[in-house]
Amino acid sequence: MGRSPCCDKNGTKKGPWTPEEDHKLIQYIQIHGPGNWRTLPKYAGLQRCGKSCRLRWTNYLRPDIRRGRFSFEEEETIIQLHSVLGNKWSAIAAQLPGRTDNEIKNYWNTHIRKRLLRMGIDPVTHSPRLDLLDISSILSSAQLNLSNFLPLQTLVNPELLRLVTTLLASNPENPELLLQELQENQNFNTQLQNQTHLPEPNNLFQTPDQNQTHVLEPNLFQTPIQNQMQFMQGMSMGQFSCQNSQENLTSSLNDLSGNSRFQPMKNNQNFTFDSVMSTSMWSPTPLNSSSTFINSNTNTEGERESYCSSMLKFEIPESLDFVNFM
DNA sequence: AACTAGGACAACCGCATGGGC
DNA sequence: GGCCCATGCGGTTGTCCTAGT
Repeated sequence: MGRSPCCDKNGTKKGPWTPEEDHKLIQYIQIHGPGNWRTLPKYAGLQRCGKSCRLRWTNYLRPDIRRGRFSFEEEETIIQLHSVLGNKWSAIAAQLPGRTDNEIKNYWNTHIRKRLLRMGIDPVTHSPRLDLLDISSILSSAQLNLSNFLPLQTLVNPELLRLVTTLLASNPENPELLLQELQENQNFNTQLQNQTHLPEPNNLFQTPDQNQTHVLEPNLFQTPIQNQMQFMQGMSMGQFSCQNSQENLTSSLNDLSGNSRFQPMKNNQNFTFDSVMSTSMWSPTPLNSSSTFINSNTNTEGERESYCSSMLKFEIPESLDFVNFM
């Protein structure tokens, strides 16, 4: 025996809801509660199936729904969560009070996804699409100054950085040869696509003081998509130049080894995934104190696109259990 | 002014899941 | 354990609106 349809197809109305229907549904639920969705339409005097009523209520009429444009913080949260959870819209929505899974899904498909594609980032894998990246134009137009790579030390794929530095060390005067070798590296793209989403836990918490929680520089804990957004923008802006490459590389590495990357943080509690998300531990703050934080309500698509590529900082308590987190 | 293309979002469809019997 | 049902979920479609021609 086949499964019965969720509602009687005959006589049920489909399509956009009218204000009168909305009013009936709201009034009924305010008095009786949703109860059984299947029987609700009959008692509420609606020519709709229960499923349609439930969707209308949960996605549109519910009083706690937050309508209007997504804030920058919400958008950042969506991107971060999507990099971890994928298309688990309900799970993502659970971390965004007042937003529905349907709304988030629509926003992702119509705004975020397209923007990522424009920036050369695969919205599914959150990895850069090197097939769309014109490396030759970047290298030929840019001057390569490796000191500018310093902030990218852990921000880009380590394999990429290793490859570039190795090639530059052997060919510092000949970017064209570098380009050629880059293009000949058949494994590079595959390695990048296989990039894991978080650094190895052992590397995450190698701090000078294991008794403290820490504010980490963003490159350590940016999600891949943020790393790659930043990298792609740097590349597209010709940010990397090629002068005194070896000296700058040497001094950069010296700087790197001598710098403490951590600052103490005040609170020191146990965290779960939920608590981290619900307390906005992942919400971005500008790395540079002189940075201008974009107003959540007034920023434009362009500003968002630009800001998504800027430095971000995440406060990660060392007590966060990344095994459970994942 | 009329038409068209594309964007944005609401709504639908079908499958999955979990609980009760 | 199997069936039925209600609900949840994610992908897809439909509709409306607006900008461009």
